Amino acid sequence: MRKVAESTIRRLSLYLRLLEEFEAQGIATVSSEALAGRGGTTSAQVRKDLSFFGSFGKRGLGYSVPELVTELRAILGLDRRYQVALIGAGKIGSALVQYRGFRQRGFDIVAIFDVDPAKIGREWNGLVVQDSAALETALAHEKIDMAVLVTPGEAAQPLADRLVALGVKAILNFAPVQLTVPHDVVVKTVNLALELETLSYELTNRG
Amino acid sequence: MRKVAESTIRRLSLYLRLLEEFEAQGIATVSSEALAGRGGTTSAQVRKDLSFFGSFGKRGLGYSVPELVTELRAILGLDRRYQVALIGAGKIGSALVQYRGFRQRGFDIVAIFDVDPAKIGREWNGLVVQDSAALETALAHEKIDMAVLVTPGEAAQPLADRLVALGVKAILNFAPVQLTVPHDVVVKTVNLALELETLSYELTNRG
DNA sequence: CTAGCTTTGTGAATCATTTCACAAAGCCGT
DNA sequence: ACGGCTTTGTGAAATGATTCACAAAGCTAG
Ligand SMILES: NC(=O)c1ccc[n+]([C@@H]2O[C@H](COP(=O)([O-])OP(=O)(O)OC[C@H]3O[C@@H](n4cnc5c(N)ncnc54)[C@H](O)[C@@H]3O)[C@@H](O)[C@H]2O)c1
Ligand SMILES: NC(=O)c1ccc[n+]([C@@H]2O[C@H](COP(=O)([O-])OP(=O)(O)OC[C@H]3O[C@@H](n4cnc5c(N)ncnc54)[C@H](O)[C@@H]3O)[C@@H](O)[C@H]2O)c1
Repeated sequence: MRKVAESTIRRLSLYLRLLEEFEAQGIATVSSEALAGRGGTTSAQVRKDLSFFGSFGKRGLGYSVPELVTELRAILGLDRRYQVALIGAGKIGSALVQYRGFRQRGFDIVAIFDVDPAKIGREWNGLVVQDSAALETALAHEKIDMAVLVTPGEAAQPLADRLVALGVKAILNFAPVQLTVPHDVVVKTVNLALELETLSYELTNRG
Repeated sequence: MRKVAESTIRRLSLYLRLLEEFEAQGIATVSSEALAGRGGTTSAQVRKDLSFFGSFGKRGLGYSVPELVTELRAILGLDRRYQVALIGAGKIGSALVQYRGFRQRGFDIVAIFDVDPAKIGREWNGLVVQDSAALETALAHEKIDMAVLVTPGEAAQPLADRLVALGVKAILNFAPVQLTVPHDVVVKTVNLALELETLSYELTNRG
């Protein structure tokens, strides 16, 4: 099951959200057409995306909503929970810690770190902010699946190196830097300034 | 100059950030190889990306850092400032308003709106939070280039419709919904849960 | 049980993006 | 001023993603 495009995975994630809405509304089956309409693609795209992983529909009828939800959760690895460490108790970190959406979808923030003495020891959402100097000892006996990096740019790469050394295999990075990691570690960078800049480009070149 | 891939634009934005770092370090010229190395691509990709917009380098030498910075700013539409309205004075909104990076790159938040009476009238970073019911009157005489939507999902589409009616042509959306807008309006959605889910997929299918 | 209708699953075709590879240009040292 | 070295700019080739189009499958009504 190698080599599925990232764009496909992102759409599967989108379909899952739509399916969960349908499920909440008690809708039992859905066609690729209906999924596509709400998701901003075409029905052929939906079917092709799913076909990489199996055939989940019934011809003439469509897809069973609860069944497809289960399948997509399994494909995306969302049929388990993840232990997440947050590094950087700043403004963005604060918003993330308080956001319930993550826990709802299986991501539990279980540790928070910062260097700022004014922040270390404070309680955030039931967790004590720990000294990031003690990252290694604090995470020695806690299994961390993912780390979220929300520190200033210059701190991000050194922290990424330490997280990798600790065995963390997935990092979500908000610092506006390109992280270098071994190829068995996966990094996703969310670069908000870059998003604004693509808007800016579109505004000046279309519009 | 139609039809440049979005992936190209995103890389240009990345190159610009790297070039600004080089500029701060007093580096005068840079090769496509050097830009690629730090930006996670190949030198051929860098040259191809730039070639869509002109030829900015000197063969045998590379690119003048300050010159290319100027060119990229012009291409991306960053040689001007943008007036941005923030809709939703919540947790993410708070982080965005306090973030200096946006102002530094030419994006000025000039108005903030919310529905919550507890938030309306409060001062945020020198701006008074306004009632979003009065969006139309408040923005009647203020030219808004972009809106940032940081409300709950269910409020996002109605607000997008009102912003579009007000002539806003670019929206950065943080709500986990797919917005529908006329095709002369450009929307970028930042879906953090989706980023975590692509990490989750990679973890379960590689690693 | 059959005819008609609907919708899937998927090769083949199209369209888009990236990589290759090399001639053309410019610099530097002699 | 020339030869050697470096690096750009860009068609052509390769790779990757999306769209097309249709046979196969299943459901429903009669
Ligand atoms: N706030 C925003 O809206 C926004 C938008 C786009 C990008 N970003 C990026 O996100 C990152 C965080 O932004 P923020 O606004 O939350 O910044 P912030 O300054 O509020 O928070 C950063 C936190 O990281 C901590 N820190 C610094 N070095 C550390 C280390 N070595 N180990 C652990 N913690 C450390 C600081 O003490 C601080 O608490 C930055 O890279 C910023 O560029 C933020
Ligand atoms: N906080 C996070 O880390 C995070 C992460 C991912 C996604 N999001 C998404 O970002 C959005 C905002 O998240 P948040 O954590 O800041 O939520 P929040 O609840 O803290 O803030 C939302 C704000 O929007 C306001 N609001 C509601 N309806 C409005 C309307 N019609 N007009 C104007 N304002 C209105 C609310 O009063 C509130 O102040 C949500 O859609 C959320 O799903 C947040």
